[in-house]
Formats: sequence, structure tokens, C-alpha cells
Amino acid sequence: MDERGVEWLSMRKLAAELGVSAQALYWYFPSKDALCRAVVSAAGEELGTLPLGRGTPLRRLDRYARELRAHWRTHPSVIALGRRYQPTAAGAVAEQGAALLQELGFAPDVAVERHHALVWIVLGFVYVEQGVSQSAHHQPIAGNAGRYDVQVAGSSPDAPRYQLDTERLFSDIIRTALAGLVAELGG
Amino acid sequence: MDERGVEWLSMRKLAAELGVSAQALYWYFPSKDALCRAVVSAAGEELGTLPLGRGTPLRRLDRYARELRAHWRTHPSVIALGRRYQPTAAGAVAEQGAALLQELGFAPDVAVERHHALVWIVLGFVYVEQGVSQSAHHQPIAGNAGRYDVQVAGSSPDAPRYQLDTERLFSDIIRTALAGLVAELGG
DNA sequence: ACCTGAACACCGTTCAAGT
DNA sequence: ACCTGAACACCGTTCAAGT
Repeated sequence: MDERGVEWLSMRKLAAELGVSAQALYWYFPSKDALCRAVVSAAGEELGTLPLGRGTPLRRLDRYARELRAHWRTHPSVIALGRRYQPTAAGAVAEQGAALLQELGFAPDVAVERHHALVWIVLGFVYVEQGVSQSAHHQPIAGNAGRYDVQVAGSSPDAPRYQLDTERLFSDIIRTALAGLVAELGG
Repeated sequence: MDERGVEWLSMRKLAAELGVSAQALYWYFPSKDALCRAVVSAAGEELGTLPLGRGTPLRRLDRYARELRAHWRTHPSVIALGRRYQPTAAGAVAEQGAALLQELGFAPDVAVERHHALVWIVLGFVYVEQGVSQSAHHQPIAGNAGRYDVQVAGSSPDAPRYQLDTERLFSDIIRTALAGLVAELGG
């Protein structure tokens, strides 16, 4: 699905790929829904601890957010399915992230909560980002990955367009979030 | 679709509801895809200026984020379709939001960028939130809207669970984001 | 235990034909 | 201009039957 898109998958096509009949799959999974859930779950288990390098806790948190985003971007189908089968940053990663926030200065219980918020921001970003990559109003700019020419919905074709740079937007969002966390500690 | 869910909609069912044949719809829309795009676009046009009350720019920004979220939550199907047909906070709302950030102290061009970031955060949150509401790992807690009992993926059924409070998480995220914006101005 | 044939109740879409 | 009948190539899923 990561290679061919979520809508490619049908029980018949998958079965053909495996050289069996479509019904054979129902011996392993009770439904297509369960199969998709298993896919999302399997991708989630790939997510071990993230390589964050050395540096201040703030730098590593920035890196953490970027690595999370990178992970989810390598599994676009997980994000596409995520509407129905919530992907998670669970287990080892979650502990790694919460530990970083403790290093920054948060008490253990607050660190868990702030980490949760950070993960939702990153996951939400990836969701929106993937929507953009498939939206009819967003024209990718040739040779500029992550940049789009945006036509505002409902406007005439020659209305003012603007450019969207998802890399920059992600940086803005993470910087703002981290600054907010630091501000909370400073007060 | 907001009432019955995105997966309810089929050209045949919709046509039956309208008392025509399925093929009749193809006189008005070239495809189901185009019809869905029109739905998302129509919902977007409902979004006039938001009622923000009086108060400091910061208070109105907080209200702005909450109103945006509320709008999208009244159109769950738009969010469900959003993966493919990007919803937007365009036109009047976008101007309202950017103006608020100018009031807070940002230069006009930066205000537009920071507003964009804020909108993505809110939209991303609603995406994730909707995924949660349909996830098998999240059990809604009776009588507590927005609260879920979460079972961590891949763990045994009696593994430690934790509670998720989406209202609180949204507040955390918006508070952190606004604190980050204020910090940027203070520096 | 593992798989298939046949079938059911659906899909989106096309196309020729009707008024 | 607006709509239908008939049809095509698909779906997910069930169920009885095979080895």
C-alpha cells in the first residue's frame, strides 16, 4: 500500500499477488478492516528509538519531531488509513520523547502530557501535509519538494495564488511549539 | 455524509434519496470524486468570520482556534474527506486570523505565515481527533465527551491503560502554540 | 488446517436511447 | 436539457465443499 496507494488494495488483487483466491485471505484475517488494522500496527512496531544525536535537549526535541515526521512519511498508507486506525508513537519512542521533556525541565507527569501534545502536533501536520499532496488546489512546484502553488478554493482561476512551503511551515510550527514549552518553564 | 458517514454515500444511494437513477447524477457531476470535492468546498464557504468576542488579542486568538475546531467538528465528513480534498480556512476567516496576529505584534507578512501555522495545527488536531474517535484502541468513557480509555497498540489486553482527554490536549496545544508566538515577539 | 467455486449484494461508470 | 435501461468491470463477504 505504501508503494501503490491505499486504494490499490483489494482482497482480490492482494490474493492474486499471493497466488491464492480472495477467500483464502479470510482464513488469516476476519475482514479487510482487520487486515488494514494489522498493517498500521505493524508499521507502528517498526518505530524503535529515534536517532537524535547530541546537543541541547531543545535541539534533540527538534530532531525528535523531525524524525517522527520522517517515519510517518515513509508510511503514507498508514497515514491514509490513520483516519480509521489511529497510528501511535507508543512504547520506546514515547518514553524517549517524554524523557527529553523531563531533561528540558518538566516534572515526569507533565512531561508525558507535553510529549503527547507534541506528538499530536506532528501527526496532525503529517495528516494535513498528505492531504495537500493530493489536493486539486495544490500544484507541486517542479524541482522543489514540499513546495506548492496554491489556488484559493472558490476563487476564480486568475485570483492571486500563493506559495506553500511545507518544510518551512513544519519548522515554524515546531519552533513555535518548543518556544511555547520553554516559555512555560520560564514562568 | 455529516449525518450518516462518508462511507454511506454511494451514487446509487444518493440517487435513490433524490428519486432519480444513479446515472442522472453524472449529468451534474463528472464523477463521485468531483461531487465530494464540491461537498468539501461548500462546507468551506459556510465558514464566515468567527465570533471572537472582546478581550486581549491573545484571548481572541484562543477563541479563534476553538471556533475553527468547532467548525470542522460540525462537518466530520469534510474532515474524513480532507485527506483527498484539502479543507481550508480561506477568505474572510484567513484575513480575520492574520489581522489578529498583527494586533498581537507581528508584521503583516509574518502574521500571514504564523496564521498559516496555527491553522495547520488546529486542522491537524481535528484530523487526529477524528481518527481517535473511530480507533479500536480508544474506548469513549461514558458520560465524558472527549475522554477516552486508551489501550496501547501491540500490548496485551491487561497492559496499563491511560486516559485521553481531547479537550485538555487541545487546550495544552493551543496554549503552548500561543506562548511560543508571544515568546517570538518578546525576543 | 488451509483453500477454492460459486454466489450475493453491492460498487463507479459508460453509453446508447428516450423525452 | 435532463434522465433511464442495460451493461461492464469491479468490490467485500459468506458458505458449502474440497484436500
